[in-house]
Amino acid sequence: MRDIYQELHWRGLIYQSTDDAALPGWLAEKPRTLYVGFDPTAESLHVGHLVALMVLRRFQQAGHRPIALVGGATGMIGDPSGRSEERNLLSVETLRANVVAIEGQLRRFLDFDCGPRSALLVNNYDWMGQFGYLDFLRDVGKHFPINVMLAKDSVKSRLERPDGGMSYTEFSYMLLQAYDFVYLYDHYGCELQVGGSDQWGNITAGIDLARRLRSVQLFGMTCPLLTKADGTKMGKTEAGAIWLSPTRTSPYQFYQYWINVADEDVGGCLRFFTDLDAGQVTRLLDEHRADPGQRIAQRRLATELTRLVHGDEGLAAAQRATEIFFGAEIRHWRDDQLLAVFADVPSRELPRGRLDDSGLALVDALFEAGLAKTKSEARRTISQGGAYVNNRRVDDVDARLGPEHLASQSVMVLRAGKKRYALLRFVP
RNA sequence: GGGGGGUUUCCCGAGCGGUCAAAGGGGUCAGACUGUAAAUCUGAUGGCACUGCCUUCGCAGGUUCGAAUCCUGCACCCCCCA
Repeated sequence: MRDIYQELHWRGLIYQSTDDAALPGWLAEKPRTLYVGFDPTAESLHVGHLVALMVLRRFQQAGHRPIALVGGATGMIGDPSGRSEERNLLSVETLRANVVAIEGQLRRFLDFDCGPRSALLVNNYDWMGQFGYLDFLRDVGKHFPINVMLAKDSVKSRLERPDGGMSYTEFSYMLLQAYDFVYLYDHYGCELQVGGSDQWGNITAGIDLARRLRSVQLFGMTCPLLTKADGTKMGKTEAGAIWLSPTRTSPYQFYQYWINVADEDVGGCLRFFTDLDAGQVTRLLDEHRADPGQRIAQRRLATELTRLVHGDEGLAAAQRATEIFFGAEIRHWRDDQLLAVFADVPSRELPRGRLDDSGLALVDALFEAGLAKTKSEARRTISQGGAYVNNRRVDDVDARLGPEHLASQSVMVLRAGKKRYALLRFVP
């Protein structure tokens, strides 16, 4: 059994714990069972969830038993933690679909078949679903002093807002999560809960409840929020969150996100998100500093993470796409290869006939493909040297395109500027 | 209720009878440089059938050969006095 505490510590993954002094020894003593909860607020987890997920994974690798909890019940309520406004409730059907999707994603990170430390996947709806309201108030609610609840950051910060306020429903959230912890202790001997730093209040609520109901001392630990050097959140782009689901964030986009991580942030990311050990990370960063242009560290980060999240095929597709997006002329491809690589790129179908006779004006092609909002803009792009057909620059404003410009049987790859791509598919 | 100021192209903001598709800045787009970074530099930036034509300067009319610019009415905004 590896020293998980030491491991998490050097990786910078411990933000707060309920007992810094006792925890290392307690973990070293014997395999423990711990859990992390994920509420099904969307059909996919995103990079923000990745930190806790990786922690869970590391615990398992170190010989402990992880439980991934999907919040089928808590997701119905909505966690107020870290939120400035009341959540909208999700429909039951949406939740059910989200639970299934998220369970599938969790399976990639944990080993569910490795003997006593095999991971468990649980859904708190299974025990909360039939818990009667009166019973819950008597058995659980009775142990929550309102004054303590009101003092929690998640509640206090909301109530202090001028436009603030919070429904009774959200206020009750912490009771549910607290009870989860007790339930998992009862049924699986789970004694440690891990979560993001915004989960501290909910975690300690569970520890308090366990002390009152079972007279046991459970443990809690939170992970830091990984922020970028520029102060913004890691895992967000202007376009939104980076998701783990390939349908929401393609493997290529996912890979690119990590390739583009700033130099200042790449070390932290390697520690947080990869299994590389301290020596490997140090060596990689040294290498990177020697020749930053190579982006050695970012490449490694992107490779490791994309493989973990999207598998070998996903990684291969992302790398293939990367070569092409930043590579030379595209010709002699097959439709299916091209469409796979450019899966993220907007495409438009046009009748094959447009290529006949005098062909299709490049101006019109850029316009039809959506790379220019007007034909004037298309003309401008071309005359300024920003238009490319199959990655080959065309600067003749009057250029016309014929069948010889197809990159594959029916596809033409257009580009405006450095990286705005669009496909035109010529169909009968 | 009385007096004054304003409404300009994606945004801010100049223009106050022709040389105005309208200065300047921001943003955006392209190019160069570069590490698929940051910064910087250059160019472009109403539309189209693009050496020309059409549409824009709160809205509707009017004066004039000609209006974003002058006049009338309307709408909205701001300030001062009551």
